[in-house]
Amino acid sequence: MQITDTLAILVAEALESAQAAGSLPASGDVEINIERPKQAEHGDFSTSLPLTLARSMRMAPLKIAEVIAAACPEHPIVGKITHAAPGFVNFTLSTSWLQSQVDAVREAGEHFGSVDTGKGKSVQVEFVSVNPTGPLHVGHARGAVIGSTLANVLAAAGYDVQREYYVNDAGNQMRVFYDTLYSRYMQAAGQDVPLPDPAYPGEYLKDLAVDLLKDLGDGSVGKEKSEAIADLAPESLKRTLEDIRVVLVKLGVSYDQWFHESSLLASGRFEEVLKFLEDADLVVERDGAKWFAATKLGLEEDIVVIRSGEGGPTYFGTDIAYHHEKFITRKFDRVVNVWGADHHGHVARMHALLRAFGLNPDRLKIILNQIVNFKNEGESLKFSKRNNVMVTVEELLEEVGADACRFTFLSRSPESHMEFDLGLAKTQSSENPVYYVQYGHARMASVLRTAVERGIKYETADLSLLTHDRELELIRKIIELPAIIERSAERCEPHHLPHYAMELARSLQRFYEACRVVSSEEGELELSRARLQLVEAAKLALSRTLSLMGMTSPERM
RNA sequence: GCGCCCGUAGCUCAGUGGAUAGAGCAUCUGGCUUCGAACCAGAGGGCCGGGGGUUCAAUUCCCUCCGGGCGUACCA
Repeated sequence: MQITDTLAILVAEALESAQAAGSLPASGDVEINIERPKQAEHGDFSTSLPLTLARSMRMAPLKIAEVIAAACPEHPIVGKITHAAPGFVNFTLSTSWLQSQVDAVREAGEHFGSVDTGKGKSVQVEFVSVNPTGPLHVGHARGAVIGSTLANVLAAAGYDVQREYYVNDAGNQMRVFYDTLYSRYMQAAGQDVPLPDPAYPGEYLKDLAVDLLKDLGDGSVGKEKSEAIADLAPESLKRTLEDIRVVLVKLGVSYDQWFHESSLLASGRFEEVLKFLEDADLVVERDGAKWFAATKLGLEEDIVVIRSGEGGPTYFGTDIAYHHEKFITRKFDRVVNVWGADHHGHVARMHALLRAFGLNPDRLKIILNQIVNFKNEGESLKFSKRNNVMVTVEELLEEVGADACRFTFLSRSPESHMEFDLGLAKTQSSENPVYYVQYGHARMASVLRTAVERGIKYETADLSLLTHDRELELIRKIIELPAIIERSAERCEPHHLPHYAMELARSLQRFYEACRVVSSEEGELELSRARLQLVEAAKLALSRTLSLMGMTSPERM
C-alpha cells in the first residue's frame, strides 16, 4: 500500500466522522485524490477534496478543510496536518517514521521499490520485432530501450512478464531479402546475376552471401533459384537474427521468447483463426481477396487478410492469428506492443480485432514511440534501408555507449518527437546527465568503502539521529521509488525513472555536501553509523532504479 | 483532404485538473586543507504556439486556427 492510499483512508475516515458528528453535511460518494504539492511549505502530500465538496455542501472550502484536518485520526506516518487557502488539507510525514524507513529500505535490499499491483497477472511485452532483413539501425534503439525497461518495471510491479520478439519471417519483405541474397550469393560465386527489383542493396547482404558461400559451399550455384533459396534461407535467417540478438544484448536487451510468424502458418493456427472469424461473419470476399470486415465493427475500411492472385496472408492477416495466440492460447491478462509511430494506423484495427474476439480492447496497450530525428552536428540524417543510408545500433553503441544511450532514449516520453544528435552525444558525453546519476552511486560506494577501511561497523545504528534537513530530504526522495514504479507500470510510462534517478542523485549529493558521513570527530561515531545506514539505503534505491533502466551501477568511475 | 502525435526557458526535454510552471545543457557569480569538485550554492532566462469553451480551479480536458512530424498499400 502506498502512502497516498493510507492518507486517502485517513481522509475518508475524517470525512465520515465529521459527518456523523454533524459538523459536515452529507456528500455521497466522493473520490479522494491525494497529490504532491509543489511547494515544500505545503507539506509532503495534500488533498483538494474540500474544493470539490464546497458546492454540494454549501460551505466555504476553507472551513471544510479545517474540519477535515481536525477530524483526521492519528497515524504513525503523519506528523502534521494543516489546512490552507483556498481549501487544501496538507500532510507532513512524521520524522520518526521517515527515520524508520532507512531500516525498511535496507531490509528490502535489492527488492526495495517493488509493489504488488500486478500480482497474479501476466503481461507480455512485445518490442523491437524488426524484420530480420539486416542489422538494427539507430531508429530501432528507442523502442528497444522503452520495451525492455517497461518489462523490468512491470516485473517490479509484481506482474509475471514475458519479453517477446516477433520474427516476421513469412512476408513480402523476406521474399525481397531472399531474392537479394540469391543474387549476392551468385555474384559471390562469380555469376553475373543482377539485383532483383525491389532489393535490399546494403553491404550487409553482400557480406552474408560471401560467408554463406564459404560455410555452406557452392552446391546451390547450379540449382534453380527457388531451390537455391530453399537451401540458403534457413541459415541466412538464423545468422541475421543472431546478429540482431547480439547487438540487442549489447544494448542491454534480452528476450524470453523469439516467436516466428511462420509458425502460425505451419501449425494451422492462421487457418483456424480465420475460420473462427468466418463463422462470426466477419470475413468477406471481394476482388479475389479475403477481407476482415472491420466496417462491421465501426472502422472506416475493411482490411485485406489474404491477397488476391498468389494468395497468402498479409501482415495484418498473421497479426490476427498472433494476437489470438497471445490472448486466447497463452492467456495473457495484458499485452503491450511497442511500435514505431509509423504503425499508428494499425492501432484501431487491432482494437477492433480484440472486440471481434470478444475481448476488452483495453487489455492490449500499444505504445507508439515517435520516430527519432537523428542529426549529426545539427545536420539532419534521413535513414533508409533501401537507399543504404543508415547508422547501425552497433555503431551507436561504439560512439555513445549503452548506458548513455539508454538513459537518453528513456528520459523522453514515447510520444515526444525527440532529436538525437550523434555528434553532440559524443562530444558532450561527459556532460550527459547519465554520469551525474552514476557518479552519485559511485560516490556512495566510495563512502561505504571508507567506512570499511576505518573499521567502522554500522549494522546497528540510532536512526533518530538523522534530523538534518538534507538527511530527511534524502529519505523522502528514496521512499518515492515504489510510487514511481507503480505509476510507470500501470501507465506504461518508463520515462519517469530517469527523472526520478536525477532527483535522487541530487538529493544524495546535497546530503553529502552538508553532512559529513565518516567523521573523525570525537563523539560522532553514532551519527556516522546512522548516516552510513542512510548512505546504504540511498545506494540501494539508486542502484535499483539504474537496474530497472537496464543500466550499470558503477562502484567506481 | 482525412487520421494519429507534437508545439513549455537560448537548446534538449519533464510536468497526476490544483497553491509561486520545473530539470539538464548553455551563460554569469561564488565554493576544494578530513569521506570522490564527474560535486555544491546562487543569478539571469517563460503571454506553456494563437483564440474560444468547460470548471471553484486549465500547461493539463473540449472546439478551432497556425506551425511541424508520421501515416493514409492486396509492404511490414
